[in-house]
Amino acid sequence: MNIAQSSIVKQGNRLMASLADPDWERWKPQIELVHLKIGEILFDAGQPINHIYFPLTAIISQQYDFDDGKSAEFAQMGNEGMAGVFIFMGSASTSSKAVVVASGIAYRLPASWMLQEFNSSGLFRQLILHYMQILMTHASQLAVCNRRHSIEQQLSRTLLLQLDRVAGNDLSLTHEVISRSLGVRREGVSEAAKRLEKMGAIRYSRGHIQVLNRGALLKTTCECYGIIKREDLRLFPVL
Amino acid sequence: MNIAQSSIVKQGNRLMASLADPDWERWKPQIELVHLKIGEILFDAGQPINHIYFPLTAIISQQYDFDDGKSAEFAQMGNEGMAGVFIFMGSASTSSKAVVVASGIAYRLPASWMLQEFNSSGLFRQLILHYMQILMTHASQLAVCNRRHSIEQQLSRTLLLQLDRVAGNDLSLTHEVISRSLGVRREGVSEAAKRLEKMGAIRYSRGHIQVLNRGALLKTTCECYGIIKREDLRLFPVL
DNA sequence: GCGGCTATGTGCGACGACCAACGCATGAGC
DNA sequence: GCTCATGCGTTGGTCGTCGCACATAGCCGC
Repeated sequence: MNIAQSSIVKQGNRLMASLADPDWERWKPQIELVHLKIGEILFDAGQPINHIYFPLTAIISQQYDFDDGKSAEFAQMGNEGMAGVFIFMGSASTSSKAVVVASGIAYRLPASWMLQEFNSSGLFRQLILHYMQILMTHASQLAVCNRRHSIEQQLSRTLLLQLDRVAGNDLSLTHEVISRSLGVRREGVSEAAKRLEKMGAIRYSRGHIQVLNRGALLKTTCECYGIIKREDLRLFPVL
Repeated sequence: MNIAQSSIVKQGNRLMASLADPDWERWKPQIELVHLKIGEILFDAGQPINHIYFPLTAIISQQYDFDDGKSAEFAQMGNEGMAGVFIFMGSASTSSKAVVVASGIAYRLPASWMLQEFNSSGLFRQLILHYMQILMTHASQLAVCNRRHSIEQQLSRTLLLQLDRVAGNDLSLTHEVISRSLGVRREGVSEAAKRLEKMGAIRYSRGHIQVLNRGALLKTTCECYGIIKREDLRLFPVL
């Protein structure tokens, strides 16, 4: 066991924290601590998924790239979940990519080994199925949100969801990164951000966003944030 | 065994057709044949899911209702799949509703019984997991499609997906029903439909749409149709 | 402390979808 | 054969977002 592994604890990620102790002991030797840098692509569209990632401080976005170079996100994974859950559905790849939108650390495990665990441990399987439901809610809510809500509402939603994953009120995001997640123009994000700043909800500069008034964001955003959070808490009430 | 049950065959639904014979024999006594009428709500948001539906000729849409009375769809289920898959993810309900968008027949089974099957039969579980991946692809692709593509493109996509589920070229849909699925105004659908009619792709009148030129629809629609179909064929190659 | 890069600000025309309010036509039921 | 609900057509004005082009501002490295 090397230095990195000796410091591995399961509390940093909610899914891992929900594991039973015997399961966890079996996992530990398989775990690798990795640093993920913003912009890094963990698995690309059509490529095999070789590792499963459990973020601690990193945040990962599942996005689809359009033919014209634009992109849009349909799910985001932080310390409450994992990236690569698709392998359990029996497919080695997907038509979307997983890209890092917030630098930080994550644990990673071999996909093939995880698949064995999924098939042999009923408890872990139940955990994953719950998480699939959350992802499903996330994706479907984004589908309807994309249809009907303004950039300003969606920006607020994004900020709130990211805020829930970190300690403190500071986020490291550029308007550009957000625009690729939301699937809109960078200018659109800048304009919405300026309005949020004017109402005193946030302050930002060159890739850093500080949330000053979370309540104002809640008032601005659409019902979608609440729905995603409610489903999340319903399925993992213990966080 | 009553008359309805004696006529039950597994070929009418792709998921059922993929079952092993021993599984199927166990299923048969549980199956009930039901007629579903357009507009009928199979399970509403927040309500328990008591039955699982396997459509033969009916088509079911999974939709979310907004606070303002509007709605939007994130998945659709026909003879290639099932409605109610969420119970396997460990939740008795969802934040969305399942509504019939094409009248027809379906088989239905008790949710509790299905859950037992899921936990005891590895083969069936694998089937369901594959299907979850398809639904996931559907939902996520709709998320990004809603963001970037025109009503005309999305109408074409909807028509193509429905066409793949029925024999012949006739669909029974009003502009109103489509608009609730797409999450747009009825007038928007009418205008797009008129354009498709002018280019000779379809002909329609009072709740009936006849597809005259499938190729024209393929040219009009966005990449999303192809992506959904490709994923579908990849995971269920034998249809 | 000077380029050069990256992040954000700004303006403007174009377009698609919105909302509201009608008018018209078809066909099912009596 | 008439009625009336239903499905669709049309218009005009408004709003949000897009696309593009370019202007500034903070930060890094040399």
